[in-house]
Amino acid sequence: MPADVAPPGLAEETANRLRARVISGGLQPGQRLSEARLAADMDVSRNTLREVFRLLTREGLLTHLPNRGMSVAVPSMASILDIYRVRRMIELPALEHAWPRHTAVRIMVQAVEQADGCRKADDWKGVGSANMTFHTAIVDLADSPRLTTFFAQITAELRLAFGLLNSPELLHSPFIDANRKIVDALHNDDPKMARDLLAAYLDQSERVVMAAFARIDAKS
Amino acid sequence: MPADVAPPGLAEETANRLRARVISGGLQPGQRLSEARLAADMDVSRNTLREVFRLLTREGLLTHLPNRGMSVAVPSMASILDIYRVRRMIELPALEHAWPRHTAVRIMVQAVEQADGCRKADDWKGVGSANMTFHTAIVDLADSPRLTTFFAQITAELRLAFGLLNSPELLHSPFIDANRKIVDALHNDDPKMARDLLAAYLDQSERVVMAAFARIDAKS
DNA sequence: ATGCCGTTTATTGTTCAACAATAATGGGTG
DNA sequence: CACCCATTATTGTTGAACAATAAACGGCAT
Repeated sequence: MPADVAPPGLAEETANRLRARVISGGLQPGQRLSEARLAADMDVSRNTLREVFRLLTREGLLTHLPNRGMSVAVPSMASILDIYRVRRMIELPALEHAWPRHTAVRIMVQAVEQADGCRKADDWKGVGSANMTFHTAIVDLADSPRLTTFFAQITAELRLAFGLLNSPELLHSPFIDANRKIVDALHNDDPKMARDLLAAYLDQSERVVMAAFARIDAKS
Repeated sequence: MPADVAPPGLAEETANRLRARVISGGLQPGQRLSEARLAADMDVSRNTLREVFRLLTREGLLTHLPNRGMSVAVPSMASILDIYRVRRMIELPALEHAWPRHTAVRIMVQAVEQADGCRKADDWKGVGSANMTFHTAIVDLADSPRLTTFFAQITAELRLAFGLLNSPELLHSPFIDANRKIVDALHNDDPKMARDLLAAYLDQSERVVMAAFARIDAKS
């Protein structure tokens, strides 16, 4: 009965599949994407794949050089810096002015627990994933559809950058407790404290990512 | 010599043309867009038009009902509310933390002058346009490419909504002087004052737009 | 006349094949 | 070894074709 969800259409579905392949590292940054080959690979026509390309280009996951085809975007230090600036601008006010009994708070709690479980199982990829849903939930606190979709893009780009970094443990491990403290502050009706905790988290996370990135950049 | 700008490609160019037609009111909100007819109208193939559709759908200017085609998006009160919330979140910090000698400040000055000229010529459409470039310049103060492109979308959606409102004079006239005061505050090295002026502007503008919108909504 | 059901028609969704335009490739030549 | 030109591969764009779905139409019973 709740099947009033329209079938997504082939292009959307293919976009999801390709997006997953990109942010999971199945396709490496900078790699060129041949239309003919990729179309065959994903079992769609070249035209449909082209529509998908437009979508993912808008999301910042692919770059388009005219007459030279599409490539997976290569994150730069500037892009990481920009992404963290945007995160601060969006996440901090969303958390500070949050309604403490918002639905998204429950999702934040679940995300913390899931991250904890993944850490116990040494599943660092899962930890990173849970961390992302945690921050997505923070943005959902603002109840702004435009911010939500915008942040989804930012998240995808960030995961693409994370794909370059090969130390997920160092990347995500220290932040599970930080997230838990943020949730606790929300439950204690202290959004100002939650905001400060999140600000500290973002500073530290940005530093770690930038450091790891600098190491990579030096090698190439 | 500065011709290292790549030719935009037919799809991008067509997207610009169609976007212009939508936000200028040449196509009314809610109107269905037949692929065959519009493709002939814009002298592109149906496949190319489809790529354009994907672009503009992501921008929030078109809506897609599966198997029922594309239509021009119809702005709702909720969307207007959301847009102004996002504008506050983006524009206020950008202005408050602006570097007073940023390049974009010059553009703001030019926009104010142009708006003034258009008002003298009773060109209210031009006034609205200049107002938009003024606020786009405010966002450019933040030097964040992601915020800039995001705000461009917001701007397009807002212009679409303005298209429904038939009183551009009432809509834009009182705000030219407000913009000038904001620039003056920036030149006086008082970004805090500029921020407060902008906040007041946004409050008033939102109220006017919502009121006009409520009148329209009641009629239908 | 009116409400319902099957058929017809138009539109969308998707693919394929073709061709021009552009960029990469490779080989010969000075 | 550098340069120029022909060859080749890839992208950019179009047109036609067909299945699938939704809209429009018309007959039929009440």
